[in-house]
Amino acid sequence: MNIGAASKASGVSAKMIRYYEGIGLLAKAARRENSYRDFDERDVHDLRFIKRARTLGFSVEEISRLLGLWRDAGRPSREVKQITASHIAGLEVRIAEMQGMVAALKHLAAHCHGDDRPECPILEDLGGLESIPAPPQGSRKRLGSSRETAL
Amino acid sequence: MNIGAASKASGVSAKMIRYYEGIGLLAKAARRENSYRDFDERDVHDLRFIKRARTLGFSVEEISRLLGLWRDAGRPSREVKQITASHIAGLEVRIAEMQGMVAALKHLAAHCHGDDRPECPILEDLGGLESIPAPPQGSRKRLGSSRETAL
DNA sequence: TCTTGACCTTGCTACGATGGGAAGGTTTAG
DNA sequence: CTAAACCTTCCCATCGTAGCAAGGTCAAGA
Repeated sequence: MNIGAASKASGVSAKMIRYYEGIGLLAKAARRENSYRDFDERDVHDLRFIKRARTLGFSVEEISRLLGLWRDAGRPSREVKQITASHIAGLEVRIAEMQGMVAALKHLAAHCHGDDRPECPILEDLGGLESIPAPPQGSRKRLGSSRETAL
Repeated sequence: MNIGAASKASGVSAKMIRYYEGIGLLAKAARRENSYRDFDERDVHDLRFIKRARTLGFSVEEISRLLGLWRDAGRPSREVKQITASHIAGLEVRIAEMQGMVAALKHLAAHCHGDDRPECPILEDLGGLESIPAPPQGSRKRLGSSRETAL
């Protein structure tokens, strides 16, 4: 089985197959006299395993451990579950961070006209809020363009 | 103002200040006879702008456009809002992807004992489900360890 | 004054996972 | 016999961040 066939069979690009072999995630493939790599069903299985795990967001490092556990018929499921749990936790942290970003951005965008006018709370936020809360003379707290014209 | 002082004032590491200057996001800082960089308030402002925008997940490329708009007093807020909107959309896509991962992982983990026993639906999923739905002899559909012992 | 430590400078390296491309060998089909 | 479609290795780029090394500079204390 050529690398191209293995790629098609697993959904992993030939490029990545070589990469995974290079970093030791995948066993070194057999070679023919061509020096072409020769994959068997076992290799394809591992590639599919990797593919699926990547789809679920596991890092290569985590996949390496999971593959090791997979190959160990007697392993305790504890370790697998633990790896999965910390992976879930990491994902949830990142999700929360991004949700925080989205909330902040939506809040800012909700007050931005998005038309020809130059006032924009988004830029005011990015530009630093420290001078906004103390408007020198005007009465409006936000939406002022005094700082923009100052540049 | 030294790079160290500018770093403290903005929260951006000296390393990243040099990087931002190098890629043209930040204007080239003035130099003293030392060849030390010399930052003024305007530089610090830009650094804080960058810092805040990075915190909100904007890419350097987006920040470059936002900074340009910020400096243009008469810009229409439309463009800022549009950049923000597509950034939000990108974040939401990634959030949805990760939420999908979390859901799938939680589902798998919920059925994994996580103890000394080797059965583990997580590994079964990663190992490829195609052979599971057709169990050769047993009556249970999942949790079988026949495939593990086959390796 | 000399030394020491805290700065600053540039330049190179690495990360993680992926893709692109060059330059060259092989196989297969026409 | 030739052209296309493979394969091989090796190098480079991404993106944002951090580390280290080798060297220049400055400030403070003995």
